[in-house]
Amino acid sequence: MISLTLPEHELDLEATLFSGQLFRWQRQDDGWLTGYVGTQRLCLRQTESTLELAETDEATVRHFLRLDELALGEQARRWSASDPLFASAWKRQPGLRLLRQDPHECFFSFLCASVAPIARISKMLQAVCEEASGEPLGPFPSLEALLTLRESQLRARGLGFRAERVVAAARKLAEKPDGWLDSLRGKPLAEIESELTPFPGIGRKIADCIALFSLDADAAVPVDTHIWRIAKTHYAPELRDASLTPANYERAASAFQRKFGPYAGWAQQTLFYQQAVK
DNA sequence: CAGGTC
DNA sequence: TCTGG
Repeated sequence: MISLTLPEHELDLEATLFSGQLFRWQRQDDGWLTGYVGTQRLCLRQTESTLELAETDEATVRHFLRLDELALGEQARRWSASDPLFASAWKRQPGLRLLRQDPHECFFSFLCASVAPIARISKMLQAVCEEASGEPLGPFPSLEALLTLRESQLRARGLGFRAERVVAAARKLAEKPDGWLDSLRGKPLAEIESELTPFPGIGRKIADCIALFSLDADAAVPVDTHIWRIAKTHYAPELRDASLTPANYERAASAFQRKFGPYAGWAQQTLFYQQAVK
């Protein structure tokens, strides 16, 4: 087993893994948290400022948790000084990081996430895994395995209108060259959005989720119903009586980006958590 | 009524 | 629009 010591408030593992960024991590009875990044299984546990790793190499964990890329505690201090709303959200829940997910799993996860609460998204993804690979809690199924799924099968497992989108998006993804999704990592956000939104079921909000949670687009602000309400109340009061049109989506996201800068997506996650998860 | 999309 | 928590 490996132990890492982290600066205070740099990571709250439990909150991070269950903040609605990803949906398939499991709490074990002995306090360990387990999940997959691609085909690799991770086994993590945090006690105060110590992060323990089992069955897992340190480099993989640092990459997944993005530990060497942003000193979150310092950044949060600056955001707190300039914004009371962030300050109170961070005080209630410090250490909420963004993760670097596998883009493939992230793509299908958020395709299933439209107008569904987190608990239901988890159930739907477990059903997708079971149908595609026979393992509800195993590594996320490959594209080849997902291509065997039928809409009727997924509807029977409770995906509702998302069933058709999952099947169609998998077919479209199969037309792209190998590694295409991974190749979007690090590209400009606008380019990622224009590559992803042509897929059935992926509008700008879901494209921004995939970009932020798996493709290193740290400035992305997925404007869902919660973030929209926060934007109207705190950062873009001129939108108070407006509805969430594409133009207003842009205005809301821009308001966050003006306030929080190139890591606006990280700030967004702490504010989202307070509003939607806790 | 829920982290939208077409 | 689907549907379950």
